[in-house]
Amino acid sequence: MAGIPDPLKNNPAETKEGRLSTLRPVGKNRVSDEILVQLTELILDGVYKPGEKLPTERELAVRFGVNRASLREALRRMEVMGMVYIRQGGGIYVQDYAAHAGIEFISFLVQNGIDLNKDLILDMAEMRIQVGNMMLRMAAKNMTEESAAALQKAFDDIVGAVPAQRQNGELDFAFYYEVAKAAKNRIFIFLMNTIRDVMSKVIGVYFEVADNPKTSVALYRDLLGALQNRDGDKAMEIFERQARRDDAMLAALLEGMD
Amino acid sequence: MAGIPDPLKNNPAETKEGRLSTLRPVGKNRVSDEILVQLTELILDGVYKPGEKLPTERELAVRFGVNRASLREALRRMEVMGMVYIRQGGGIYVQDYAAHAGIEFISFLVQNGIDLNKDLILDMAEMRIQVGNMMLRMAAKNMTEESAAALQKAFDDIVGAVPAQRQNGELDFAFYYEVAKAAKNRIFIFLMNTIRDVMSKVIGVYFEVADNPKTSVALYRDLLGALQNRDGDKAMEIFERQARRDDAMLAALLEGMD
DNA sequence: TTGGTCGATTGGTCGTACCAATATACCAAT
DNA sequence: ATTGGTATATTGGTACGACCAATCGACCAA
Repeated sequence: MAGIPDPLKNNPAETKEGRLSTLRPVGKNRVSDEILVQLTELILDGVYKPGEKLPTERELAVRFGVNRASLREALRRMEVMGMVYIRQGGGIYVQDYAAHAGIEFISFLVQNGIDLNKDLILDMAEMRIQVGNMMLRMAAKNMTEESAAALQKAFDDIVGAVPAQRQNGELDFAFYYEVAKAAKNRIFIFLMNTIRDVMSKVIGVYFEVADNPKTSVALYRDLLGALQNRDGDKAMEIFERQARRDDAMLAALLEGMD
Repeated sequence: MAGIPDPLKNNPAETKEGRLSTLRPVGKNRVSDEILVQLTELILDGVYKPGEKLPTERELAVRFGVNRASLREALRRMEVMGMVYIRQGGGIYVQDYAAHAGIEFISFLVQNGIDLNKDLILDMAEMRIQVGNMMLRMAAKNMTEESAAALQKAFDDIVGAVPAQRQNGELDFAFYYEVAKAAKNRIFIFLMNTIRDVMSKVIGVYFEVADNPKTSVALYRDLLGALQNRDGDKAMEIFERQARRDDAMLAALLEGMD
């Protein structure tokens, strides 16, 4: 027997999540999540335009059939992402997300399958390459002996790890973390976090292949060598070659989307 | 203009701005804001370490002397920023923000005067230059006739604007927005939003000078010219020279901080 | 040891009442 | 007619208190 129509209750089978995702953590049972997604879609679809006033909290709660507290939790998150601004006594106003949203907004969209399209993903992939190159260039330039030693250690950890330890990508992250530290700019690590979230959420296989142990150990070895020689151009070349190979595969996987 | 007696009339698009003071912004009306800041500081200070379990919502609410709903609103925001993760029935766990927080986390820190230090700000300033260069390079490379026309129009709008129209930086933003579009990568605009937020929140004067009409009109003119010639190197050179000049002033202003 | 049960714990949701900032309509003074 | 203040309605902010639902943990049975 098929699912019983259950009004007001979120239907698990109905949740719109990544269609091309291999597997994803089951979840998303919170009411505020659903509200967040729905309101976002309404804004992206132009139902509510920038500068426009949204209905009151009480009205929105009634319309969505949820409690006001749950609605407010969704609004808080929208506020953080720069989609609305709220003034006590005033009301809820739609912000121009293009002018106020941060890059984490993309992460949110992708994670919830909102406005998911090929171009956006490929844009992020390209951004990954550009940011990676930037980081490598600065790392080569600002590398110190301490950084070189830390990088070497991160690499050794990768080499000496058994497959199970490589699974979660923790060691890979540790390597990039050291590169970011070598670049002497603490912003990189946060930037990479968001980019990584987006890419891994879009397709699990992407990083399954990109972080293939055989491939990546050689990659890290070459990167480490270039960085130890302070050869930023070489490091960028190595990284970009591998990254573009990954992206070609990604583009193939995305073929026929939209 | 002498010290403004705090009009406190908040601009719809902008919330409470930090004025020139680099201290904590006033006007933090919401309880959840205060909770958010306090909890964040506790985590950054190592009172609660990554992986550690926080007290229950009910207990936290009692300890902070607030209602549970308010506490939850703060937790939602921390969740968005990647500082905690929450499981129904399980509890609230501290995440390793270095591994999970996005760049907007920096924005949050700066806006609330948390862990505010010179290096972090200068890191962001450097990031602004690097991202700007990246964007200009790609814009020059991927420029189309349509993009060139749109850029020209954005520039004309700046030239033809009266000072009042330049005040809010809307036209400046429009120019950069066109550059981002010319780069044919929609991620740029979101990245620039966060960077801009951080820089402008840190010191209002920074952009007051950086976006000085006299300076910036010439700057935009030169940038436009370089881009129209598809000369990315030239565009980067122009941008970086001006940006480093701004940053020198910024560094001077930050002198003696920490 | 394994697997299940059941009660306690803890986050998730709800309803309601009231507070505080803002918006609006209105009136009085100039 | 304009200005400026005031009363009232609107609307977001906060608080209790109750109950639901997922998880944890101790215990028991096969």
